[in-house]
Amino acid sequence: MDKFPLETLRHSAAHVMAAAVKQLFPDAKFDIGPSTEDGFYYDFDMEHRLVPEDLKKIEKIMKKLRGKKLEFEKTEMSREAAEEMLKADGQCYKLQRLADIPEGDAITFYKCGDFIDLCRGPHVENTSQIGAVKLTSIAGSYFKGNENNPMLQRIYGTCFATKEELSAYFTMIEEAKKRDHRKLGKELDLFSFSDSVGPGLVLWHPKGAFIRQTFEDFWRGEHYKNGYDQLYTPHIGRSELWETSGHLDFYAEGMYSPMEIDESNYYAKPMNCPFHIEVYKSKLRSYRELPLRWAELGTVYRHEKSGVLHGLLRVRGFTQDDAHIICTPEQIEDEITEVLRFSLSIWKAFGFTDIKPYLATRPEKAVGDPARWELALKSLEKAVKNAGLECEIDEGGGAFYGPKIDLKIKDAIGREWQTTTIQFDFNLPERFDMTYVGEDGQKHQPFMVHRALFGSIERFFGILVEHYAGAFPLWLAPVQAEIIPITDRQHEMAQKVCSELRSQGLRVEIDDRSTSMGAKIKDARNNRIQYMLIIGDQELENGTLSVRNRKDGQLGELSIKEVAEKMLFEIDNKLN
RNA sequence: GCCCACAUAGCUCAGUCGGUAGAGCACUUCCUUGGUAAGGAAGAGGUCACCGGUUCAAGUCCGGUUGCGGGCUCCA
Repeated sequence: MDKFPLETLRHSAAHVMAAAVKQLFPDAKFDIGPSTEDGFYYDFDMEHRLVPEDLKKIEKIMKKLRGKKLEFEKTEMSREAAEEMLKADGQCYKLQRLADIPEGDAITFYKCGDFIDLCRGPHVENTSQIGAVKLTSIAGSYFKGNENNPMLQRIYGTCFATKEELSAYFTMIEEAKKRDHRKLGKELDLFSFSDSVGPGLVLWHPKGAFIRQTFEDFWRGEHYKNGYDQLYTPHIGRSELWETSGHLDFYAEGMYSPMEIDESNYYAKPMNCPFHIEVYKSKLRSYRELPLRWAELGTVYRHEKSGVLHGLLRVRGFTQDDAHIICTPEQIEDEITEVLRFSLSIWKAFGFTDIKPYLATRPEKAVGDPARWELALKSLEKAVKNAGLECEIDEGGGAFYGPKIDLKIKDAIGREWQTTTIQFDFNLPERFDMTYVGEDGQKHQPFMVHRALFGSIERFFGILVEHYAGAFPLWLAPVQAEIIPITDRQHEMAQKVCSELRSQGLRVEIDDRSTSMGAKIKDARNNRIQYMLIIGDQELENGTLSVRNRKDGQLGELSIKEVAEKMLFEIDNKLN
């Protein structure tokens, strides 16, 4: 079954799909059909606008082609011959792809039935070997990913060696759908959006706000423990500030339009940095003060393009868990090591332990002294090493203003999310003329590092909902236990238990509706409430609680004291 | 911003050929007082996203707008 790598199966499947499309729509002009992380696609341009029913038709033809066991035949030809053939067929996109093939490289075609395609290969031997295939969706995509180019039609599909693997893939997709934070956000009444407020602007409902506040408190506490001070800065600032920072030159289309007040233009902030820099510049700084570590849960507004908004994962108003570290060259290595260690410890508290760093180095166009880039890069590499991690290096992938490390974390079902970022900045200290007085009495430019652990609170919250599938651990849960009296006779005791547990800081509610116990249990489960404390006549008599846990099921009769201890232990240790 | 699809009750959705609106859940009231995943009955709830067009008649057909979704692009 492993005769061919998955990429080969998928790429070959893309060819077979293209062949089927060609049969159905002879005027189709083809671009390319690569394999992807979970399948393949092929891009076409043609008169007909694809509709979902077309996928079924195409699949049907693919099945026939597969049954014919058509061989993939490779032919090499000269550039001229290739050009001539593609021209004759009107394949304008293929011609451009051909032109991109470097001089001297072999030009190969693969033929499969009536369909011949410019392609490097490799392929399976014949169409019967492409594995289990399913076409999944139709999308638009720009030729060569450039929005100035024509938009092509894309068909996505997926392909696995066996039917079992294919169906396991769809099971995974179903699981991801069940966890979708947009769906759970509605079901659990955590947050919403409103047309009247505007797209990408989040309304936090009481339960969502509670969870947010709880992890923000945790975040604040950990920052104080780890040597950070916290700032508050305004949401708007004068245009002069954004001219100095360069945002109005480089980032204007990402900013909300200015509002004019007293003949000045004010912009909503897309970033917090300039404000932190102004705090730095509020007085003359000495090397003795450094390092400075200033953190802020700073809410920023960015005019993200309408098509990119996505639940909480991509919004227009969001809160960065931002911090800036300002230090001397001698301090930089320790500082970076410490930031990375701190970040990993925070992720651990939420049950994320599979973490991978990506290091991005100096791009061709860059500002700042190369020697300082060198030192910065060294400190990033050292930090990764000190943390005992392996990192992938994106050569030249840094921003023009400095190198960076991004972390990708793996969630409960193995999906990766890009979160923490640690970025050097050689641009803003220069633009704002940030200095400190060194031991030598001379002015020096400090190192400045931006870092965000969660990235955006909104995005992190969305990831968290999906990671936990809405079942938040006890320390984050807005309601930690539901008291369920079976009849009215237990209401008085329920009240007593409730106030006793609340006095110990536990978040407890009573379900005193006059409905069946079964219905109350069902609702508590649907609301992902971890503890159900059931009181009937028997418990009333014994002064106990019948305890049921979301994870472990029935735990039997416990005293109020035992329940409180058990819950408090779980909360204190942040058990996930 | 671009391509494609979608928008009906708080939620999930049905609505045939164009003939004036439906279900389940949730909600309110009443009955029911129960033992670990839905007790029963009744009631209320809609400018069918918005604007315009075609038609005797539009939830349904056509055009536009907004929003949402799958992608592309973007994320100095």
